This record gives sequence, structure tokens and C-alpha cells, in this order.
Amino acid sequence: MNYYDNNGSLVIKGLKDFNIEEILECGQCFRFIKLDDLKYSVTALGRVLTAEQKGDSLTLYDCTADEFEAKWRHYFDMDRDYGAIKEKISCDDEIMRSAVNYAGGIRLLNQEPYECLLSFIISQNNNIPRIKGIIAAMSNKYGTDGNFPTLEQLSDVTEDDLFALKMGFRNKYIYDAVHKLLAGEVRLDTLIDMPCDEAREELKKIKGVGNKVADCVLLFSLGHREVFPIDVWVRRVVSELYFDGEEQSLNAIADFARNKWGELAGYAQQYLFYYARSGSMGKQTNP
DNA sequence: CGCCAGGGCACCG
DNA sequence: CGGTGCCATGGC
Repeated sequence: MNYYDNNGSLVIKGLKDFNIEEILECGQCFRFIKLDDLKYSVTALGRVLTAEQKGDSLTLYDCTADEFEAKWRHYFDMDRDYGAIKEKISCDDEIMRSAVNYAGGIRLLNQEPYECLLSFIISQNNNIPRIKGIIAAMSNKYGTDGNFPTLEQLSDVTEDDLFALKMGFRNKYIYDAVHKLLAGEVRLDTLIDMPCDEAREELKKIKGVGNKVADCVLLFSLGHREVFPIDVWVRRVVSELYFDGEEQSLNAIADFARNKWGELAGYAQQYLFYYARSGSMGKQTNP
């Protein structure tokens, strides 16, 4: 991978295992707009970035090399060898081989913990289009220039204000998160140095944060690639493909994933999630 | 109309 | 402890 400036835009060449559509559409983030095939506007890290991919080259519009190094190289997890990861998790697993081949350009983003936390609180018992809509509404109402609102910008927002954004019963959870963070009762900046299980328990101090939401934050924003968030899709696809259709308990699936994929379970989870939603299982089962 | 969605809580026995 | 209803909303 190398890059050069082209009239104020940055062109990155030689990408491997990278597909901007799969990366953004795989359900790990919610602040993006599709402009065209393989062309997206991504809102993250305090700015709106337009990115367009053609083959193994990615153009970041209006972006300097310094900004790329400071933000996007890490955000898109560009220094990791996904070829090796895919080979390890699928070498003796034909099911995972299929999932990996289905969307081989997925990468796990390194998102901001604060935004990731609030986003996945909103995600609970919800569907992706509606999650995106609620987060967009919250950003437009309380953020600056459509950016995700800061903690300070949410500090005076009431539960009723949040309810008006159509987030339903999750309003109390967002309110609790904002005020536990403001009070320093939960400190996201300390989580990065904690062992995974300890960080998970810390996150679960917030109302509306259970294992699944906490695991998404650990996986998508705190670099804990060994966690395996289990939502209804993942539970379904693992039960279907690895247990002959027999519905497994959450604990059984967690044990299975830890034993099978270990430190790489988070990657495996994301390939499976995308495979389940977009692939043959995506169109729901017939009665 | 009923079911479902990147779940978790409160309340039960 | 493990199981069960409930929570708002909108798409299908």
C-alpha cells in the first residue's frame, strides 16, 4: 500500500482485502451515505470524508497525507493483514471459507468509543435503517454540521428531547450513558488499558448496556478483536450452519466461538454477520 | 393485523 | 441462577 497527493485528494494504491462498500455496509457503523457504486460519504473522527474505490485504489477527497496518517489509516485498520486472518479462521472450516469469500473486503473499523457506545445502545432490538435514521436525527439536531453530538452538546438534553428523536424506550439508556460519562462514573479513556472482561463490566454499569452492546464497543472501538457479539442474526447463522439448525443458547454460542476462533473471533463474527444478512439466509426463512 | 429488528431490564419461581 | 413479558417504532 502506498499513496500520493492528487490536487488535494489522496490516492491510495495497492489495497488488499479492502472493499469500501462491505466495510461500511456490514453493520459496524451507521454514519455514512452511499453516493455511487463504491463511493461513500463517511462521517467520523469529527469530519465528513468522501471516499471512492476503484479496484485496489481508494481516493480520499480533500484529504492530506497528514490527515490520512493521523486519522484514516488507523480508522480503516489498513495496517493489518486480513489475508492472514481470513486464512487462519477458515483453513479448516468450509463454512467460514464461504463467509470469507462472500465478503472478503470487510475490515473492522477503529471507531470512537463514545460514538460507538451511544450508537449501539440505540441499536438494541432495532433494525439498521432505523438505527441510522435515529443517529442522523440526533446528529442533525444536537451536533455541529451534522457531526455526532459531543458529550457537552448532549449535557442539557432531556429524556423527552431524546424521545422526540424516535428512539423510543432507549431514551433513558442514552440519558444514563451521557450523565454517567459526564459525572466520570464511567470513563471511556480508561477502558483502553483495561483487560477485556474488566472493560466489559465497566461498560455494563450503564443502563441498557449488556453483553452484546458492550461487546460491540469492545470490538469496534477498543481493539478487542477476540470478542464475539451475539445478536439475533449471529445466533441464527451459527445455530443454522454449525449446529444443524438447532437453536443454541447465547452461552453455548459464546463458548463455541471462543474455542473455535479464539483471538480472531471478532473477525469471524463480522464475516458471519454479513454473510447471514446479505447471503442466502438474509431473506428470512419461509414458514 | 402480527412479526421482526446488531437487547436488556425487571420480575418472577 | 434461567426463563418470560415488556419496551417504541416502522417496515413488511
